[in-house]
Amino acid sequence: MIAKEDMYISLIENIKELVTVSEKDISLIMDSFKPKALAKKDILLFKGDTSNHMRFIIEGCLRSYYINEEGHEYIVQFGIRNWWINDLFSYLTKTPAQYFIQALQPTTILQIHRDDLDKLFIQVPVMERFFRIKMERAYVANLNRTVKSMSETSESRYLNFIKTHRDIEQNVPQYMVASYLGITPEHLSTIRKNLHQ
Amino acid sequence: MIAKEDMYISLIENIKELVTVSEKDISLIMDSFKPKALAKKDILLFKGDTSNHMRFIIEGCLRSYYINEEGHEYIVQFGIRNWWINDLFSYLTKTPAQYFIQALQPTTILQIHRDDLDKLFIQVPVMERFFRIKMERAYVANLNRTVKSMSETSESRYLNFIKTHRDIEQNVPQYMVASYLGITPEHLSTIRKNLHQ
DNA sequence: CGCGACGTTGATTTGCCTCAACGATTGTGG
DNA sequence: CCACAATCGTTGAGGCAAATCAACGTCGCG
Repeated sequence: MIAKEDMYISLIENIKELVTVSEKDISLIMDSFKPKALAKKDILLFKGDTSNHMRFIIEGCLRSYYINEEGHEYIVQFGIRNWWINDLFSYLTKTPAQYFIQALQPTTILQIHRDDLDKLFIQVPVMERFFRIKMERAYVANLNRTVKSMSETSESRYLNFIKTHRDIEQNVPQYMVASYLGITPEHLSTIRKNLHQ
Repeated sequence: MIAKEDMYISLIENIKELVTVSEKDISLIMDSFKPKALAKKDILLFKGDTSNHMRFIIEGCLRSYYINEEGHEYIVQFGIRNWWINDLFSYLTKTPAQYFIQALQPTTILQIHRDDLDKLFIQVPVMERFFRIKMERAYVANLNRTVKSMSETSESRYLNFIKTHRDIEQNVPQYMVASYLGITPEHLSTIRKNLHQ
């Protein structure tokens, strides 16, 4: 459980990492973002619904995932403390979401409605820059994921994942790590066996 | 060959698709972007060099690609008329590029140096919004590529590629399409054979 | 003309999936 | 608080999609 007054600190810190905001800006930002608590397994966004909020994770763990026609699940993204998570295509185009977003642990988020964010962009123009930089980084990170998934073995992708995302690995079952890496749980299991000599 | 006075039209049109700019803004933009011509096979950016420009394609065709330790090539992105292309990570962090960018056809681009773009963001603040929206769309498109590469067969990815990118397919050799799709040229060849009954 | 770049074909190999079975752990209702 | 069920990870057998390797035909260009 996080005290309400503490909750906004990590959001403001996250913004201050990239842009400079005044005290006035901060209070406008705080007024725009609303907290939401989720229990483990709660679905934050259903496929088919429209995503109307940008979401910042205060505490807990979430996943976004895709289910294809055959019913197979593919994990698109994990999110933990201080990450942003969304079905961005749905949010931007106001179309039905392609992905589910689900809490994997008890989770607290701060979210802002699209209408309020549009207002905020006018009141605090530097937020436009903040999201541009966030988008740039997200794009670069994902492009890197694409290239690595083409050029590296599944074993080295797994090793890289546990090296750079130990905090996520500790919060999600192994079969979800496999899904994120694009392999089956059985295959990840044999990879791990081989690694332990 | 494109007349100098015509060259900027497509850039301005590209910007106007997303944001509103005044005549004054337009002339500031035009002053900031410099043309560059490339012959087929010219390398625009070498791995190891730092990317210092944002680049907009007027005419022609380019690819960015990655070479791993074993010497295998992986195509990260194609670019044709009216697309932006860059090694964004290198540009943003001023670090050595991970990718090559090469012309696959005689190509003309307009490019703006980082310093000039930073100035332009101050003179024409709406350009900040322009690039935020571009980044959002690039991120969404690439995330979609990631998910599709996990959840679809190589045949359906190929069919989708030729359906949505026929303009690219006509400008690049088949083995580069295979590389972009994450399969071998031989395998793409057998996919095509099977499709032709 | 001759060479290099490109696409195709087939034989063989391999990385990973599918399917099935089985412990170990966790969680839950009686 | 225990018993049973569900969840999760592991193991192994068998199969398939795609890679590797090698050879060959064709085309365009210097």
